[in-house]
Amino acid sequence: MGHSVGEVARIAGVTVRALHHYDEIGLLRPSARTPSGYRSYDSDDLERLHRILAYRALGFPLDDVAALLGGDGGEAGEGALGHLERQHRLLTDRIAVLERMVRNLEKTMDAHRMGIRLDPHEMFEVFGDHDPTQHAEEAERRWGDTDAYRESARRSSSYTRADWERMRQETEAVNQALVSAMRSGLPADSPAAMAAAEEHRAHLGRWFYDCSREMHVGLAEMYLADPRFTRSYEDIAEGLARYVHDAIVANARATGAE
Amino acid sequence: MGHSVGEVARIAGVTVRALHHYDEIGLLRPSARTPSGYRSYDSDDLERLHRILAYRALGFPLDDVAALLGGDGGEAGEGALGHLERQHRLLTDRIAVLERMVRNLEKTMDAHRMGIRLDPHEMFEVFGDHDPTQHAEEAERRWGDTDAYRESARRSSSYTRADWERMRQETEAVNQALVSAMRSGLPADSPAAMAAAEEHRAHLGRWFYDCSREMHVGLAEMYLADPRFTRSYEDIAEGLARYVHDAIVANARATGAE
DNA sequence: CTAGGGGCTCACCCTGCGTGAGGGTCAACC
DNA sequence: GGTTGACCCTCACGCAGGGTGAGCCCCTAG
Repeated sequence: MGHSVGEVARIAGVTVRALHHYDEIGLLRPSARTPSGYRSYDSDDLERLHRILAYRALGFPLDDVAALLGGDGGEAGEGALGHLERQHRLLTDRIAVLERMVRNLEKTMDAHRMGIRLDPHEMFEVFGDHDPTQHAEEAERRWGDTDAYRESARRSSSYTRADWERMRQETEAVNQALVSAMRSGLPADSPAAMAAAEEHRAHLGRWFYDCSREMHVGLAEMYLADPRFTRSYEDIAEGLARYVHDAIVANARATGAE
Repeated sequence: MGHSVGEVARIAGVTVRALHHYDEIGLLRPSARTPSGYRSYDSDDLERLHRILAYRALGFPLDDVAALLGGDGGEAGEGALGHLERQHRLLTDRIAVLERMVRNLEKTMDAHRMGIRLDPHEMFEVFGDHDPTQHAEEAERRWGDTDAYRESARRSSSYTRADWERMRQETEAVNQALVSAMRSGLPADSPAAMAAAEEHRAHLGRWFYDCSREMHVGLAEMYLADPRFTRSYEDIAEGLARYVHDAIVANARATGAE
């Protein structure tokens, strides 16, 4: 009923060493050992391995794969279809990214054939900076396929470097307004702070996705809960993450109340 | 006229550390240093970096990128269009692979919804085993876009595991014929050896691409020249690579002569 | 003349395995 | 019952491609 490492390796097209490794890090522990210590994989293990390889092929680090699959193969997972659908989304997203790269390449080739030299900054538009992808997959992991995420991805995918630059500057301005409100000692529910929060919401609307007050509050909570968001605010000024959160909440409450 | 590391990093969307690394390994040495030792990148350097990132994004190891770009940015390269076209091919190939994965996933999902459980072996058909891609990119690097390569890629892309298995067995049979001819002490231009060589050619024709005698000889030379091919034959039996080569050549000569 | 925002060179850390070394296990054949 | 060969086991080091300091120089602005 159980397969040995070598068999599994042959079936799945991975090396024995990889299977040892997955066992070591707890990603895939064979459900049994023979009396002599040989690993013995049953068909549930094979299914889990299949998923592992699928996510791995999509470029996920093994830690994340472990998180996605849930602890030790038992129950914590989310059903086969869930995984299949997620993988499907990730794949089609990735195809879309590559297709954008192809189009960009074709544009570049045309330009080149016309003898037009590209300005060095333009060159880096899409190619190379594949961080967007990575970020997209991060986002996917956290936010699943919400409408907001999809809209944001769709919109931002067509931004050029110049757009990003303008966006960045606008972001900075928005943040500055919040910082100066905080530095001036104004409470988070002061009109100035709330105005800045509202400006923040509008900014999101302009660049990424239409952000209702409710969603805005959700986002604010994430600013406190997710260390990466928290850090990016705390790096600007200490206490800013909390302040932004409070200002957003106050603003949502005020506009909701009247 | 020159950009500093930090500037280049910002423009290209990579970290300063990565640029240091590329300098260290000789992949991208800035064309100059300031008197105080600062790296200074000119626009040729930026262009090279752009290509590096393009290939890196396609998953090439940095060593290979270096080989593709030729020594130290000078002259050895192959012109901008060449790179653009190669990247274009690689991208579209990769898209094709991903699309196959998507189709496979959809099939799996359908099967699952119908309540059909997949046999564990079937599961691993495409997903996970992304070696084919890797091999394809290897092949691409060596053989460029010959017709034979494209045909082979096109055909083999539709093979299932069962096909691969049958193919493998056939390969083994062909090899066995060659080995036993060699072991029996028959010279490489004996009828038996030549027949085995001809069988080898037919085998390629059945599974991969139509292989003329001329191409067959070219392939034979590669069996001696490329250590990976050589090894795979030498692993079967010592001297086999040479023997196969000679048999193929003899066979080509004989059929060509009469 | 001093603070800060770079830049420089070590140098160690991390992931995802590859690749032995040194040694048990198991089925088969003698 | 002994040997052989294919597998299996557990260390344990190595490698790519950087991340992340540490400790120190440089350079411009106030």
